[in-house]
Amino acid sequence: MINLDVFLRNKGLKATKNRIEILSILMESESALSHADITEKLNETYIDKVTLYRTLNSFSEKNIIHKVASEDRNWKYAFHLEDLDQPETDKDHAHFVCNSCDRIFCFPMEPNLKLHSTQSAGFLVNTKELRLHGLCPTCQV
Amino acid sequence: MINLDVFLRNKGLKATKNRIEILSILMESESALSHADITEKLNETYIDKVTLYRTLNSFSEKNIIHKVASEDRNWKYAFHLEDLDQPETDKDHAHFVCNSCDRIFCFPMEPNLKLHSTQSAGFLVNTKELRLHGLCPTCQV
DNA sequence: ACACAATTGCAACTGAGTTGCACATTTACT
DNA sequence: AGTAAATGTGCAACTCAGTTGCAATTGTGT
Repeated sequence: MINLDVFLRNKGLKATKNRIEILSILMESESALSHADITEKLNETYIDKVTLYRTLNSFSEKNIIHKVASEDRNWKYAFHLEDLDQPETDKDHAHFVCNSCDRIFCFPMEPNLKLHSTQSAGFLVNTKELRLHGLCPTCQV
Repeated sequence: MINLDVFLRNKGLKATKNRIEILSILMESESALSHADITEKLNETYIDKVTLYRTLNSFSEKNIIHKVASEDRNWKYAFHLEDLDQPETDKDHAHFVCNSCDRIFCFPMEPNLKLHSTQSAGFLVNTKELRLHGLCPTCQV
């Protein structure tokens, strides 16, 4: 188990009770979580909604979590264990986006994914994201 | 040149002046357009903002255009020429998302893209979208 | 030309996410 | 441990893309 207190301080963030709580929730989740999802999981702990937004943005800016644009116009936030190894790089990701419940699940990116270099001429590619749209296990009736 | 009047009626939509104007704008654009982008290009023609939203949603439901979730929380709408050939299928797409100006450019999807079947076990994949994040030609200083 | 269904415009609303500001907490330093 | 500066927190008010309800208008098949 990683020491979240030290972890946050190494990232240049103060290790507050709120942040440790929020980070724990993100680390335990299978899928990316929305602001509302996290609020729900915080049921007993009260954290102001603005604080939660600001915390998630801080985490995202420090590359602790990923902020993913979702099809329901809500941001989804996800912690990636494998990023602990290479925290400095913007790592490529694969996301499964459920058409029914809008949940987003993260997978490590296929490493040997080759790009069509012709069409992307002139474009400077930084990160590759493979988005799979369909039905998650729960939503397949 | 395709007859937009007939095209729209074949899709089960009434061929109104508004719709033809909006569709023309979408067909002429290199990149996916937001509601605001289209409003700007409509400068002389006044179309109510709600009508524009409803038109874009109709087009999207009839698979005439694609509605893409963007990182700036605005929907982007794109017409794909190649979809005219296979209008019934949900076709796979590649999108280049500019980190600076948030514009989205569409490319045909690499056909031989193979998936990591292990991780996606239990997930029913319908459409694949390859998202490339980086800097578009205009934003590279 | 007519009638009906689909489309349009307006006003008011929704809801995720943000901003400003005063107060509280962490942390680095002595 | 004690303290000051920096950082984080909570509240209220705000922003802005997108939606809803409804009455008036327009397109289309007959």
